[in-house]
Parts: sequence; C-alpha cells; structure tokens
Amino acid sequence: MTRYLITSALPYINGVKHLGTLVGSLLSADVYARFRRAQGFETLAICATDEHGSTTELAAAEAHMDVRAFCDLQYTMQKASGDGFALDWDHFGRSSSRANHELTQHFARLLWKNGHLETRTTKQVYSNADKRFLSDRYVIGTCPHCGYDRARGDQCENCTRVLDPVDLIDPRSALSGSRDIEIRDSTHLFLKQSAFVPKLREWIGGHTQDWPPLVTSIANKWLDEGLKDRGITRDVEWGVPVPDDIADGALKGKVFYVWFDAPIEYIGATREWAEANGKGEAWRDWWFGDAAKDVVYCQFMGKDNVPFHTVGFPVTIMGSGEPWKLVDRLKGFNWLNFEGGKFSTSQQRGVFMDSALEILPADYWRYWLMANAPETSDANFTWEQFAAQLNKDLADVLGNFVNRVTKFCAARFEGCVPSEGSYGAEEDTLIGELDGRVAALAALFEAMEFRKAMAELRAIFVAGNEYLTRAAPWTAIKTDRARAAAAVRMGLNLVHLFGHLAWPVMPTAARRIHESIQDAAEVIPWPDEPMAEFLDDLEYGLQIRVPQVLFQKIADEQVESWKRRFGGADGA
RNA sequence: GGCAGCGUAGCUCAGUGGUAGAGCAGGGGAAUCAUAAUCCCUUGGUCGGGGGUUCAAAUCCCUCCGCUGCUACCA
Repeated sequence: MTRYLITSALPYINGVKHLGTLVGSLLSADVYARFRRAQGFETLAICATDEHGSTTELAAAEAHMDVRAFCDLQYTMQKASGDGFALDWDHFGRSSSRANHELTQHFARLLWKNGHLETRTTKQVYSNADKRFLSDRYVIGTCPHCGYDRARGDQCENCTRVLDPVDLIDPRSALSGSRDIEIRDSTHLFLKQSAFVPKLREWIGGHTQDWPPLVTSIANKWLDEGLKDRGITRDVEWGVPVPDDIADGALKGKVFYVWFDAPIEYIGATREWAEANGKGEAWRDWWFGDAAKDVVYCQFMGKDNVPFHTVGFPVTIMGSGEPWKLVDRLKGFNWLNFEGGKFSTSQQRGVFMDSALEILPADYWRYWLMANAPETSDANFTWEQFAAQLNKDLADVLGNFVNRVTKFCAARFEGCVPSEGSYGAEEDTLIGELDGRVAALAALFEAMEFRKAMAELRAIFVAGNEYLTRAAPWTAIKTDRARAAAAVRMGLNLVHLFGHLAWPVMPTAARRIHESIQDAAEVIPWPDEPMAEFLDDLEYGLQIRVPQVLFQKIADEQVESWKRRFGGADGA
C-alpha cells in the first residue's frame, strides 16, 4: 500500500511566521497529511526549523543572545505556534541537529568523491571592524547606476539592479557602518550543477501533469537561462562544518550554505523522528532504495522555494549516486498579501501565527486560508472579506446546520436518533448528490486543489441545508411523525458526515461536531462507503448531545478593533 | 533592462476553441427547526484596449496598457 511522505518547506528560525508562510507550506501540508491519514494511508509528516546562516547570526546578535540559545528559544516558539494551529507533524526537527550535520556531510563527501564539487577562489568582502566576512547584502554603499546611497551589495533597492559589492561607491558594513573593509580571497566549494541540466530537464518534464504550472515554469526558467554552478559554502560560523577530508582541508572553518543543508534536513528530521521514537533505522525506509519504493513523496512550499527544490536539492541527490528519493508531488503556492500590501516578517506587517490565535481559534484560520489559498495567483487577505466569509460559511452554513438539527432532535425526539419512518425519494436524491460530491471532494484533496476542495466542502454543507428545507421536519411533525423522524435521522447522519469530512481542515471543530453525535477516534476516518450506507449508519436510539455554538460570529466591532490593532498595508 | 505570471459581475475567484459561470454583496419571495441562522427566484459583465487566425476566441497569435513576482550571496 502506498505510503505518503509529506514535508513542509522549513520555516526560517528568525521569528514567528505569518499567515503567508502558514498557508503556503505548513498548513497545506498538514491538511493533505490529515486527509491521507484519514483515508487510512500510512503517512509521515515532517517539518523542522531552518536555523543556519548569517541572518540567524545577526538576528541573535541583535537580540544579544548566543546563536544556539537564540535558536533554542525561537524553535520553542515556532513549535508552540504549530501546535496551536493543530499542525500534526510526526516530527518537527531542527536543521542544527546532529542527524542533519551527519547527513549533510555525508552528501557533501559523496558529491566530492563523485567529482561534482570543485574549489574556487572567490573575492569576499571582509570587515575588520566586525571581524567577519560580509554577505553581499550586508555591504552597503552608493549605487553606481542610480546614485542611491543605501544600495545593498546584492541589489539596489532603489533601481532594482543586480549588483556586486565591489561595484559600490563608498562601501561600508551594514552591521557597524565601518568603512574599514577589504576584499579578501576566500576558497569555496562549488556544486557543478550545470552538468545535471539534461537529467533535470527530463525529470521535470515528467511532471508537467502533476505539478502546478507555477512550479514547472519556475524550474524550466532556471534551466533555460543556463544553470550556473553554485557556491555551497560560506564564511560564517553557524552551520554545518565542511569536513577536513574534503579538498584536503582547504575549507577548514567554513560551513555549508544554508540552502545546501536545509533540504537535507527533510531526511535529517526523519532520522530525528526515528531516534526520538525508538525506531532505529526505520527512517531509511521512507527515503532510501527499494524499501521506499511504495512511498509517494510530497513537498509543499511557497514559490520562492521552488528553485531550491526543483534544481538545488535534486542535484544533491542525483549527484550522490545513492538511491535517495526525489520529490514526486511538488505543490507550490503564490503569495498571500495583506490588505493590498505584502506580509513582512522583518517589518512585522500582517498577521502572525501567535497573534492570529489570540483573536480566533485555529480552525477559523485554517478554513479561510485553505478556501483562499494563493494557488493560481497571489491572493489577498482583508479583514472584511475574512469576517464575511467565516460568518457565512462556518457560522451560518455549517455551524447553524448542526445546531438546528441537534436542537430539533432534542426538542422533539428526546435527543435520540429516531427509529421511526424510512428514507424515501427526498433522501434518495440527497444520497445521490452526496455520493458525487464526496467523491469530488476526495479527488480535489488528492489533486491538492485546496481552494476548490473548500468550495466543494461548502457545497456539501449547503446540500444539507437544502435537504432540511425540503424535508421540513418541523412541518411534517404536525401530521406525520414518522416522516419527521426519518428527516431528523438523516439530519443527524449528515452532522456525523460533516464531522468526518471537515476533519482534515478543521480538526478541532470537526471533533466537536462528531462528538455531538458520538465519540470520535483520534483520526476521524474518511468515509469510503457509499452514502446510502454512511447516511443510515447511526444506531437507532443513540443519545446525542446538543453542542455549544460551534462558530461564534465575528462582530463588526471585532473587525474594527483588529483593523486598528494590525493596521493595513500602509502600516497605519 | 531581461524573464515569468496575472487582468472575467460591486468584491473574491472558476472557466484554456463550441450559448459567459460560482460564492459573497444587492433586489424579490418562502419558511419559522436554528447562532435573524436557512431555502427559492433574481438584477448585474462590449471577459484590460486594439488587431489577427478560425465556421466559432475569455480561451490561440501579434501589439499596447496596467499590476505583481523573479533576476542565482535574504530565506
């Protein structure tokens, strides 16, 4: 039986993530993993923090913390945010783990041995005042093209031209402002990825049907423009050290580039998972050789990550010469914007995972983000649209349905699944419709078409309301108690169904819905039997419980206060 | 500058050669079980502009306009 290995692009360690990161990699992966788990497939959902690199070093310095302590703290916070959003990882690891160090060095040794790495001497900017090499972006100066005096060494933000730090006029360190900088030679390892273009092209060409156009077009663009060999080491301290047995120790004291070790942490975190759960070498069965032949590997990420997952990481794997798994299904997302502007971690603009949970339960966010996922183009978050859609879809269409059915049952049938009456034409029609819709919903989840899946899910809830209006047990009960009983029984079975279908997206609310009828399993399974069976499954006479209001409506005053608290794109 | 994507109803979006669609919002009605929640009907679009191919174009081609992203050392 197929097993599903599911990874989310690793969230960078420098702070709590915003809704854009959540929808594009963390949440979408979780919804897909839950769906597959609900279907009964063995799944392994893996994520981790991406901790290395100069950005982390500088963020830690700014926080006056030791790098490791900074990462420990941020890791704990990100893990807590993930738990708060019910992101049900099998393991949430860290790219700084011993497992990742070993695997990263393992891959590097293989690449070196196979002749896919070479050393090159490059010119790097060194700051005597900061006593460190500076990444291009940490050198600032005057742009030679437009004269902007705070251009960064990698690109001028004013005229958007790509720069080299040596082009800058009056260069200085962005860290200290010191002009005491010099160009030093530095030896680095380069991954000769240009040699892999034919293999990459063939591999990517085989996925034009099952990857979004966004993904294949980005991947092909990189190949078409001529793939350059890429430096995979850096002159920083916080990272995986280059082993001495590569290039006769010529890279002593250097570490691998964060984009080299971060994807390897997908494997590293799987090994962390095995170690944490006493599973020994079982992690290999998800990744390596024939043991992993039944694994379908699915990756979720924002479009900025696509090149590293369609080119960089695959070259690492191909070049190793070992049979590690390549990604099978790659789901990429566009950007989610905030009130017409960009979400920004550095500028703290938008809604972040921790503050989101302060104002509404996770399920509200989970549903809205999946229903508005930026799949075919960038999408926009606005408070007005957010509140309107949640009030309509969750409070009115879903929540109110559960409420009206269970309350009517309590009032007229002693809160028990009625045994009288039998299903007739009205029920047959509904069953026929839902057989089609539930199958369509499953197909959309399988296709990772989350936006359409949410529209289908909503249509299923609407079908329940339509049925109830047609069956009108509140009218029937006056003249034909058996007819009313059958309608209430169907209503309760629909509530039960909704609990099952909603679970991948809204696990907490789905559980409450399910538990209004009967206790729920840890994983609420996907209904795979025909609706004629599923919708007559509840035991006659079963005592149900009217739940508390499932989704509190969002009031206009709340919307206003959130707008004030979080501001808009203009930072107001 | 180069490359890529987008532009469809007031709003958010489906639709990639065959009679322009959905949800929300707006209008009318029904119902009164329910969180005033639901259900039915309905108004609304020269599919960014222009040109071309075709029996037929939102869809393919060219061009112009507008927006966005990427451009390899931020991740």
